[in-house]
Amino acid sequence: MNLPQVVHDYVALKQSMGSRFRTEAAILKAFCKAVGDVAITDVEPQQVARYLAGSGPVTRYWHRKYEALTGFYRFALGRGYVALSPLPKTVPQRPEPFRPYIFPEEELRRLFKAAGELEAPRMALQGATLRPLLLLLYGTGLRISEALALTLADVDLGAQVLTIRESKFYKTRLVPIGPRLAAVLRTYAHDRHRQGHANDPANPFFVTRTDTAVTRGMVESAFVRLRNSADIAREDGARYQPRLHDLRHHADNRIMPSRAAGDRPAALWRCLRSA
DNA sequence: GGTAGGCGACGAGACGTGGT
DNA sequence: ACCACGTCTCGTCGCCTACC
Repeated sequence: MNLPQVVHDYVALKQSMGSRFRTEAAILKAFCKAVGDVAITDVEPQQVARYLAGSGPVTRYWHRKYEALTGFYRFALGRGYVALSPLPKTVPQRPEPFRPYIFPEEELRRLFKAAGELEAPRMALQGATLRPLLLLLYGTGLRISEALALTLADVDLGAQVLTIRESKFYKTRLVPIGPRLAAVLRTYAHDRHRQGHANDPANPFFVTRTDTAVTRGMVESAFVRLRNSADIAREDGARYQPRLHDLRHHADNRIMPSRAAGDRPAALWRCLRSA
């Protein structure tokens, strides 16, 4: 039995049991690519160690790969495809948790200002959409995928509640928003209606100028442009420049990251007043 | 309470495509 | 040629849960 075939069977089994298993499937595919189309019995411990080591320092990804391979070899051992696991016996300690970037108030002010001014005829995503979207991310701590998945029906501006459906861990939750963020979203909803965008409750809340759903790619590339035009950069040697996802974390919610709901009052509205 | 296993979502970059 | 955007891949983060 060759390695890719066993991987295929394992992934199919896990997915048939209800796991999405997307990342694991990708890791196992990369493992196959690194080792080659060989018999599973021919995979050497050194090849596994090389794949796990990758390039660069040990990050959480080392463990991610190790966990994916552990499950895979448990399957292979159980089915009798191999007699021994080639995985290393010693596992490095988990590295320090990643530290998100906390945007200083002044940078937030520049960021939201730049967002409102973003206008390029060839860009599907308009500044008038991007600004309320970023304010929503910052104000509620939503994930970008959650914000983009919001439909008109999910945004209840009267009750000031958002319905986040089937997000991480297949859960649906309600997110209250404060009156000021609600006002921002109400203005956007009003403009959206005035511009003649489709108003079916199942339509996305955030739309492009051509009435299509805003994608993650559009927001991320726009965010990079904003970051550059607002002159925001990390110079502390961190692996990443400030990320879209960092808007979820800020000084007001260091104690309970990603759990604060509503208006994230102080910094946000100070920024809004001055932007 | 701390740690590790498990897994969904996100970040970033490469690359291809289509419009201007 | 250039730009916006979609897709793919590798790498990473964060949360839940089980176990010690």
